[in-house]
Order: sequence, then structure tokens, then C-alpha cells
Amino acid sequence: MSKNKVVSIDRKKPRCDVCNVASIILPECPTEEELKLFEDMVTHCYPVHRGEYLFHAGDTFKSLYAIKSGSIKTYTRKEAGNDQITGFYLSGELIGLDAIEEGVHHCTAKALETSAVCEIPFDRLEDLSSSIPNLQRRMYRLFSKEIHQDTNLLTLLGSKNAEERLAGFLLDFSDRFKKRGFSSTDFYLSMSRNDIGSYLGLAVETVSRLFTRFHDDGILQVERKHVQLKDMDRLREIFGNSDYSEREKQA
Amino acid sequence: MSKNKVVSIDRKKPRCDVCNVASIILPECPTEEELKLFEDMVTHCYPVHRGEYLFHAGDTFKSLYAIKSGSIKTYTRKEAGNDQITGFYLSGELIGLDAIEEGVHHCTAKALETSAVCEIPFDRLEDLSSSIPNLQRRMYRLFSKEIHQDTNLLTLLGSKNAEERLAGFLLDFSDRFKKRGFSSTDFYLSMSRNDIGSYLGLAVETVSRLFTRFHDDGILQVERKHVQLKDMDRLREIFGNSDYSEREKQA
DNA sequence: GTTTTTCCTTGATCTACGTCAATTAAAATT
DNA sequence: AATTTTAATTGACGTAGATCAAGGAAAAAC
Repeated sequence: MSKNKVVSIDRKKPRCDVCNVASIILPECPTEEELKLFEDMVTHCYPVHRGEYLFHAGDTFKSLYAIKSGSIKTYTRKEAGNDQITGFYLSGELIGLDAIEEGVHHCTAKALETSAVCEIPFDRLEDLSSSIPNLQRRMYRLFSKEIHQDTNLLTLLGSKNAEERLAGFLLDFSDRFKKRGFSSTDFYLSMSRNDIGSYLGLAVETVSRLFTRFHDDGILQVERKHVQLKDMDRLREIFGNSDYSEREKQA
Repeated sequence: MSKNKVVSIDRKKPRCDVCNVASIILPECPTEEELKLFEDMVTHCYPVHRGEYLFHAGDTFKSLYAIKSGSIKTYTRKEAGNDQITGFYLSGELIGLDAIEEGVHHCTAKALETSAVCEIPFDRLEDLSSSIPNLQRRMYRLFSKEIHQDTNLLTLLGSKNAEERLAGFLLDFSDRFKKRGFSSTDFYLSMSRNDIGSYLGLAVETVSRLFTRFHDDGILQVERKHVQLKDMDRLREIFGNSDYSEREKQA
């Protein structure tokens, strides 16, 4: 089946000054020379199509992957058919940071839609970040951000109920789309309800029911993957306080 | 009340070659010169007592904290009295990595017992890691490890039931104690049942009930904070498979 | 040593959410 | 276009674990 094919990595290497990878990793104003060094480092830039993989759990870690466009999901396999989604990555984000320490990928990375990805050999990135202080600085911040995000998600899973989780999820994506220049209230979610459920620690059915409930309550309009947020304040309220359903009952 | 006091940071600075901070952060074999530079960087080493704080959520981020001995918990405050534990840290671990990006601490760090802590100004660590390649290398690995651990915890919260979570928690601590040269089967947990519950996304009562259940089933012996693991295989089984209670019922 | 506070445990009850099952709709494949 | 496969929705029902409540036992404060 075509499902298991891993993207071949020996494709044409494009010039990176015409793409935005540098802006993902390099600090705001790299010098010409820095940019040149950086471009040389990025060995492969290529498109991945829906369902294709960047790497599999267990693969030896060699490179980080910078997402230029599209979206990627990462997951660990538990039992058959029962994957645990560990993250959704959008343009400008870096995948593989968790694999550095042990030199092995702990999760599988799969494209949710046609995406553009740049492969960055980590040993070369390490070398380069010694000579470009701003690059090192930027790397620390990228790491830190990832940890902070994980901590936030932990709090979500550890202490929020189903509707708070979905509200948090939607607000997170709203925010990330906004930062990328897209609409913060009208977007397409590239992942399935199943993926969302796994990510939020909820059953698919619960996710589905919540979407219809939010829809019926006028908080959003949803048709399959197309979501339009209609009442951000209410969404934030649900996310923050846990008394949304309480008030509904009283009303 | 003495509860809110933050440890004063202007105490005597000890020599670091007599402590183990270097071994926490520096790679295996630092040169004399590297060690010297490193020692100069660490501005404060001091004891914190049970209930004292390293920093509070909202504090400006300036330093990382390396735990030399003892244990520290980090948590974010939700509503009054309802804290969400985000981590337990033991000797050799580094606290504050999530605060680098935004320059603000997102959580509060509080000592669970009398502990020895070294404060490492991050800007100096950044500078130093530019000149000591192995230090930079080590930092990347520490970051990566933290992310990996968070991801594991996410999987735990996202897809495991109560007994699997507690089993995982106990196995994690068993392992960490072992790595520190302590017994892997006989140890004291410095945190309260409440903290464990918050960390694992469970109610205190559930944690308490599980401890007694594991105790009654001969998996461990527990008396307050003192835990002795009696059947590691069984514990691993519970953690791995979800059919522990199933089999109990059949037996 | 006594009081107060905090922590832990245990039982009884309730409920949010998971599981099971069936239907429909949309992709994917032919 | 027809068929198969996969994804999403909705309803009925069951249960793991939360919540409520109360008692006991450390530890802290006096």
C-alpha cells in the first residue's frame, strides 16, 4: 500500500533564500554570511503529500524538520489502531526536538495535507549554532517554547473537562492561524476528529458531540473540517472557567 | 506567614568543585579551564527548606536552577487552592527551561524537602555555551530530554487509566532513584497524595484508594510517604497493559 | 503536653464521559 | 457511475473515577 511510503530525501535542493526556513530558525536579521552558511546547512527541501511520513518511531535521529507550509501530526503507537497524537505542527514550527537526547525518534511524523518541509541535519545545526551566537540563542528559545507548550497541554489534560479542552484546542489553533496571517475565526482543521480526540484525551464521539453542541449554542459554525468561530469571548470563557454548562442549565 | 517567603539569593558563594553542579550541566570531562569558567558562572548555591520557593509564577526569568539534592515541585495556580502540579524535580535536574522564551516564569517552584540548589544566570550560561561546544551540546540534550519526558507524560494523561498512571508514576520514580544510586524499590516520596493526584490528573481519593489497592494486592507496601515496591513485573504489566483489573476479576 | 491544622483514608453517591451500536455522508478506489 | 472504505454523527447505556462527607492520624503550632 502507498500508506507506508517514506518520502525520498534525495530530491532537488532549492535555494533557501527563496523560501522561509531561515526565518523559522534564524534570528530576525541574519547577515549575508550567516544566511549563506545557513542555506548550505539545509540539505533538503521538499513537498510531502497527505499521508506521507517524515520519519517513523524508532528511526535514528539525524535531522530536525522545519515546516514551511501545511501541517504535520506526530504520534506514538500504543496498541494496534490506537495511536496517541502528541502534536500538530504548522508552518514555522520545528519537529524532532524530543529525539536529540537519545538519538532516536520516539514518535512518527505524518503529513495531514500536502506540506513543504525542510530537513536540517542536526549535527550541522549544532556546529553552526556555535559560530552564530544568535542562532544558538534562537534555538534555546525554540526549545523553551516547545517545553512551555507541552506544559500548557499537560495542564489542559490534567485539570480540564471535555468542553474546556476543546475550547482550549480551538483557541490555540485560532491563535496560531492568526500569527501566520490567516483568519483567526475561519479556518480548516486538517486533522480528523479521531486525531483531535486522541490529542485531547477524549473519545471521538465526545469531540463530535461537543462540536455539535458548540454549533447549536452559536459559539461556532462547523461543517466537517471547516470551522468558523462566532463567539470568541464565550469560547474563552468556557476555556477559563469550568461553569459553562452550569450557566447553560440555569438559563 | 512564613509560607510566602522567597529564599534570599545573596548568600555565600561556595566553590563549585566541591559540589556536583558541574556534573549536572557540564559534559563528562570538562577541562580545568572549562570548570573554572563554569564555576564563575554559578552565582549562588544555597539550601532551600521545605515550603520555600525558588521563584513564583510571573517572576522575571533570570536564572535556571540546578538541583543538587532534595526535591522541588513546580505548579501553576488555577483557582484558589487548586494548583496544577507540572513537575517533580530531583537532584541533577534543571528547573526553569520553559521560561526562557518569554522571559517569565510560568510556574512556581517550591521545595518539597530541604534541598540544595544552584542558581545559574541564563545570560551567562548562554555566553559560556558559545565558547564551550560541549556545554552547548549538553544543553541541547537537556532540553530535548525535558521535551521527551513531557511527551511521555502527555501520553500517560491522554490515554491511560488511573491505575496505569500511578504505576507509571511509581516506575518513573523507581528509575530516577536508581539512577541516583538509591534503592529502586524502597524510597520516600516527598510529595503529598494531593500533589500526586494533581500531577496525574486524578482526585486525591483515587490516588489513596489505588495505593491501598496495590498494597492489598501485594504489589507494594506503603505507609504514608514510604513506599516499597514488591512486584516490579506486575507494576510494569499494569503500566503497559490495561487489563490488570480485568485479570483480577477473573482470578 | 495540648491544640490546631493538615494530610490521608474509606465509604456512599453521582456524573461526565467512554463504550457499543447503528446510520449517514464523504472520500477513495474500481 | 458504482462500490468500497473511512470518517462523522447520534442515541442508548454503563462505568471509572469525581465529588461529598466523615473519621483518624500525623505533623505543626502553641
